[in-house]
Amino acid sequence: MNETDNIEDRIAARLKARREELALSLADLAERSAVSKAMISRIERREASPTAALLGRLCAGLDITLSGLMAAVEDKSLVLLTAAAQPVWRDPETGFERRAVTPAGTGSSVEIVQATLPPGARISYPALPSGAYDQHILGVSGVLRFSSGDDHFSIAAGDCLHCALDQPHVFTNQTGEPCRYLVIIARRKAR
DNA sequence: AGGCTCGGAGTGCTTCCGGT
DNA sequence: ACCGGAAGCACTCCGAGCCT
Repeated sequence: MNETDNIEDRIAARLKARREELALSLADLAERSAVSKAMISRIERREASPTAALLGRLCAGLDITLSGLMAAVEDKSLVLLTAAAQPVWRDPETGFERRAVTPAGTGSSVEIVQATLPPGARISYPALPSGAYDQHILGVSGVLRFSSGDDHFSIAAGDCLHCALDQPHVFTNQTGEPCRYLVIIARRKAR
């Protein structure tokens, strides 16, 4: 069985389930995410492979993080998630690789993702609902360029940046070497 | 109860655009 | 030139409401 196909099947199923959970029609989600309803329909039926940017917009429209989406498609029976079992998703457009490190189904509000950004690649994400999430970015290897609003940072191995997700943000690798980093996303508790 | 109309939801087809 | 992602338009399907 093809592992990539499998995860994409589950992403498609999870996107549809989340949309139905919110009682949104294709047109509703299209308006919220700025993705056409025809495209959303195709993604849900696995007729199209969404890019990271597109998935980010869909997640924003569904009020979830990309991490939340990925965690939801993991096998909930696993507590110890071995490296071999961790779902890996690759953006067909940029080659950006995303490994969901944290096991699903633990009830934890923290999600950890190991990301690898190829040389020259750029990934942008829209803002998420204000105050719902915050994020730490820990450099592992290479140098990551992170921009949020008017703020720009270079994150090298061992550097750790904290930021909220209530502004559009961009990850860029401006170097000639792959850049690896960890993203730790915490869901803030409702008051 | 059965038939008709209308509107919303989802899908198919076509076109455009950017990258290779 | 070719390919794949994305959007727009038009079509079909289906359920609700209305009329006879």
